[in-house]
Amino acid sequence: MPESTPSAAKSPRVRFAPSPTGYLHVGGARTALFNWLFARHLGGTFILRIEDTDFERSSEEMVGGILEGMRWLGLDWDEGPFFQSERLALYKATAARLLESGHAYPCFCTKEELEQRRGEAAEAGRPLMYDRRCRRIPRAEAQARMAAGDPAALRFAVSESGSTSFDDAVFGRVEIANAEIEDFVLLRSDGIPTYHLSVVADDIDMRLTHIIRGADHISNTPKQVLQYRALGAELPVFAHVPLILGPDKTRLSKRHGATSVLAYKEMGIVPEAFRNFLALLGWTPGATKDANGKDREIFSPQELIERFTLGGISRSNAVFDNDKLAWFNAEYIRALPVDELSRAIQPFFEQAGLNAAPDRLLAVTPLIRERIRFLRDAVSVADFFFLPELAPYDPADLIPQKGDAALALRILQRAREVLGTSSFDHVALEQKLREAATALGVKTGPMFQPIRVAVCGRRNAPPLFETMAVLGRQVCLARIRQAEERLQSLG
RNA sequence: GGCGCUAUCGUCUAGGGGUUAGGACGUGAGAUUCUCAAUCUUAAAACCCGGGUUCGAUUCCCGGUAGCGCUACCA
Repeated sequence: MPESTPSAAKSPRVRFAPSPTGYLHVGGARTALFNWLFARHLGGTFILRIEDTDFERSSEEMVGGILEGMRWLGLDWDEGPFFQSERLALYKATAARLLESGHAYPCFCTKEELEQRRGEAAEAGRPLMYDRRCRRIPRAEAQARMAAGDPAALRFAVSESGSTSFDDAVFGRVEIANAEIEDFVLLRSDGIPTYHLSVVADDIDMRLTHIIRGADHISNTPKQVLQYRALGAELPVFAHVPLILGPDKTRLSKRHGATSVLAYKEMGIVPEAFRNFLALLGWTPGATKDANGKDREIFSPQELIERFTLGGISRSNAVFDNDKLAWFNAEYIRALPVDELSRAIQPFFEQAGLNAAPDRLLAVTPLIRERIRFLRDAVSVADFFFLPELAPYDPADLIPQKGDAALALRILQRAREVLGTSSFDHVALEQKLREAATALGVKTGPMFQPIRVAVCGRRNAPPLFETMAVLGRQVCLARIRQAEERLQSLG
């Protein structure tokens, strides 16, 4: 199949070519990941190329964001980043070759004229393709007009008969009648190349062997094939990747929520988890059963590289499932060594304005690691460890189910006595408090609940005894005393 | 509108001419438990429709439908 063409036998060269007209979004990130995985799998070269020929919409800021996103994801590139804005000479030379060989011609139609004609065509009949009128201008006349400084764009002269096809590594053979292909613009009248020209010129110049990109490019691939032929260049293998959709099955966009890769970083997604999730969105390693005969979902970066093939890419679009991403992330968080996880969540506390001393955070981490899906969640789960003063809570929460304020008060008083004397490790605390429960004739559930709320300021919290051990005697006693006061104020 | 592509549980997918159509996320129930989580068990949940080929189609072919993409002097 396509993967075994002559060029593929050489060390493959692939690229990710984002346009800096926006941030690095998840679709782009997945395309980048597939290219990277493919290159790493085969020991090939992964190139980063910034397609910034749309000067109006491109910005340096976006370039920075894209690079940051790539680095965060751990997608290191071997060559580049190259900027198309710095390679204009190549495109002009390529355009000149096409003009000379008769594969391209100047077009003097203005943008306004074209728009008007398109509008008329839409209203009246059918084809809103360029009518090729400038193609009929005699060569001498065209040259004269160009010499006179008449602004002209350069268009590719597409054959009016026959068809153009290519073998896509994921979609198979794609064929389209040439009559359906417009005489597309190669060079704008200001001399800046369009995407159609610059991709081909660069892909040839950079000796790319495989073009792995979004399926939204499948329709204009024939335009590129035509240019490869006209330029006498060998065709790379095309592999189009289906699109990522939002929950409403339309193309993923801002209105679906976070689409910027960096937004996921800020949420506290672990890069490896994100990669694992993205890799499985539109690609499968095939059936890979684990020891229990179930298909595996978790793959280390190395396993992903080992298993990646273009053949595993699916043909249908995929909906981005935030819940599944959260699950992947939780899995990776739980697999992280405590010290690493501790360091990973540290910045989120800082960002929240909490002073989380590293050693204390390290002690807290094992207590919360099974309770967070995103790193950022650590703050809301564990803030009470670092708050000098507990945030206000409803004193009614101190009262256990099927109990009253008097009971809660008794429990808290008894707990305070125990905590005053017990050694402060979680084993001892648990033992002493259980004994106290027995002495009071209260079950452990109702017994521990008031203490939990008093100490943590909330009903749901990490395991009580470990938590108290980390908090320390002083803090626990003070918070319990405070809780008693609140209960009394309740009346 | 034209052209192209696609179609298995709600979602991501495995599979493939004869299967109890498998797994994962999510959802429901239960177990465990100091709460919440985590964990374990378990349940519900799918082959878009119509023809054809065939002894037999979810699988192969054709058509329809739907969705998506392209239809710029954007990329």
